[in-house]
Amino acid sequence: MTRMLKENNLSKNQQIVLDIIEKAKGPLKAYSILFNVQKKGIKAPPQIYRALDKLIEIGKIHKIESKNAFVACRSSNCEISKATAFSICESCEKVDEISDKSLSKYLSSYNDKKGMKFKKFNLEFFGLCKKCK
Amino acid sequence: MTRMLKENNLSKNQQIVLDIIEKAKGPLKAYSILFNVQKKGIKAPPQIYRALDKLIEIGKIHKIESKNAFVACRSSNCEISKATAFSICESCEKVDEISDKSLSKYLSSYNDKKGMKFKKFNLEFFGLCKKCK
DNA sequence: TTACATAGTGTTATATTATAACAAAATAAA
DNA sequence: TTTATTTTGTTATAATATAACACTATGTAA
Ligand SMILES: [Zn+2]
Ligand SMILES: [Zn+2]
Ligand SMILES: [Zn+2]
Ligand SMILES: [Zn+2]
Repeated sequence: MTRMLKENNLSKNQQIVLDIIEKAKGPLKAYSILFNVQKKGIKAPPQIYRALDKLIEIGKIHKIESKNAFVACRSSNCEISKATAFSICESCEKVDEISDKSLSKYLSSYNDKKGMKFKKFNLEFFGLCKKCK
Repeated sequence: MTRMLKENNLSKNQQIVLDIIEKAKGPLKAYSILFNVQKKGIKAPPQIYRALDKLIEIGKIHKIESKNAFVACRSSNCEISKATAFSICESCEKVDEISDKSLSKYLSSYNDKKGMKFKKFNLEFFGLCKKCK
């Protein structure tokens, strides 16, 4: 019997949340996601946060820590989010994921003076985007 | 008349909050600071958050975004916090500020491909500290 | 198939983090 | 002094996130 390969391993709630985040033009907050999916039967915060946690874990989305908001991963290298960098416009709140091999390489191989070996980093740049400056 | 130079321009609440953060061994959360200073007459969250905001603004402390917690600045170069980097142990929660001229220079002069000019960045590394690995 | 384990769901309640708004007091500058 | 600015104290509330528990769906292996 031919073995079915499961292409899409997302659950219903995970897919709903991912769809919304991917369609959004900017970072979304958990409760704004919640309000947007209440018509689809998702009624309570834990359902959103569980989906968000899973999507982060598998690298489909990232959390912008300085904004408590979530964006879809736009970088195909990002299977697991262990090396993330973002540019954030302080005026219009536009957020872009930075996919720069040399930056990522530089930081991934960075060793600090205290003998700590890093597994993961998150970098957030702030400034004004083209449109806002 | 000789002009008095004000050496220490912190207000009472700002100084109380800074003292606690500087004495702490690790990052402190806003409400844990609040509970610790209630004996000193500070009773409500806004008093803490205002002090924190001011201390961040003048570079005396930094916020660890991934932990919603605050640490004292240990880097004398950090008058204004526009270039911050931290190492965070995922096991014991130890946080160290990274003061590395070359890292800071590399990131401060980083230009992204979308024509955005950055004014500020925050970098958080995660891993296991010496003790925990 | 059955049995078992794992992952996901729905729900209620609550914990944690942060800000709005406004009047009063302290401090700095003119 | 007068005036402006900053800081404080206070109450209330907003925004973000998790605990706990019963239940359902799905995957794995005997
Ligand atoms: Zn990504
Ligand atoms: Zn902008
Ligand atoms: Zn610093
Ligand atoms: Zn450690």
